[in-house]
Amino acid sequence: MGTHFKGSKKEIRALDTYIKLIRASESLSSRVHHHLSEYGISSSQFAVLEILKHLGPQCQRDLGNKLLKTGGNVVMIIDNLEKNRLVKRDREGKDRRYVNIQLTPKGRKLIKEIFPKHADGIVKEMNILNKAELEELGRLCRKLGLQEK
Amino acid sequence: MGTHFKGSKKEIRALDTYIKLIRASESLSSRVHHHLSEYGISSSQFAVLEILKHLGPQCQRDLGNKLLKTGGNVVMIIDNLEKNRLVKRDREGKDRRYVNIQLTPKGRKLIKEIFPKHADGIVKEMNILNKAELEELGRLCRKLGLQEK
DNA sequence: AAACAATAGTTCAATATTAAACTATTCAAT
DNA sequence: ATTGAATAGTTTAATATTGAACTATTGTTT
Repeated sequence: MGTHFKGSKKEIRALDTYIKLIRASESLSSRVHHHLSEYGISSSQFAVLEILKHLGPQCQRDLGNKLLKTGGNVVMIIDNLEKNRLVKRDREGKDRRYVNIQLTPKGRKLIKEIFPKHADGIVKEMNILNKAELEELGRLCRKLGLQEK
Repeated sequence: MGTHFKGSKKEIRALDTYIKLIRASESLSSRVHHHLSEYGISSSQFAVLEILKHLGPQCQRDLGNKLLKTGGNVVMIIDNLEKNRLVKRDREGKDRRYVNIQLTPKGRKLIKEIFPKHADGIVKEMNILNKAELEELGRLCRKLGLQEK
């Protein structure tokens, strides 16, 4: 691998580690999400179902923040989930700007079925690393991810 | 944060670390690529220019392998780069199935201008971690990324 | 040489993704 | 109360992304 970048050792180390991080994340994520196609949902749709299952109904802004996705994107994802009757939009709060998104029974059933297999897949992938390694990886990732521009 | 998953400590640790890895990678990548919009190119287009600069002309299959992207996607990226005259397609080898992609002078000039700033951005982000941490992160990522399904 | 398999690239349909312009609603300030 | 700012969501245009069907070219088998 390597970066083919002509710079100081410090620069090369930073670039090299960056590439390893991005590629590990991408290939891991693609392996972990591969099984979703059997269920006819995308990984973004799965992510929404997972949030709704574990954190309860949410407005689209909150979903977007948790997914790190833009508002327009969330609209599209919810549109497609709604087409399949996996979630339901509801604009009935005091503040009528908010749209509350909640699982339908069909959506709840689906995520309940998929999630354990999904979690198993992640656990199998991650347990290539031992306890100390996982904890250290988590710490380093948090340090990198928390920076604000 | 946390996974809100009801499982054993080992499972929770695996899922928690997985999420931290994915999110660190996504937010890092989005910060690092943000400046590209000034130059009117996308991060995928940038990735192609970078490969061509550092590794020389490539066929689309090789580009796809390096980018971890599908063939159809590479076609689209090259189409858009070609529209802006940043790369050139060339089908003149012995084996006429292959299309050779190479930088135009305009493309070479652009990537030469952008790359140092891009590298600086990555170095600044990554150097929140010290030398030992970077090396350990690289090692852990390689271990995770190398698994084949 | 003809038939078939494999490979590189293209096209297509569906979904994702962003940024920017836009609508509707609520909040804040005078 | 009216005006203006802020907020939530929608729409649109452009690019990305995948998987599957497809074309063109090359390699293999008999």
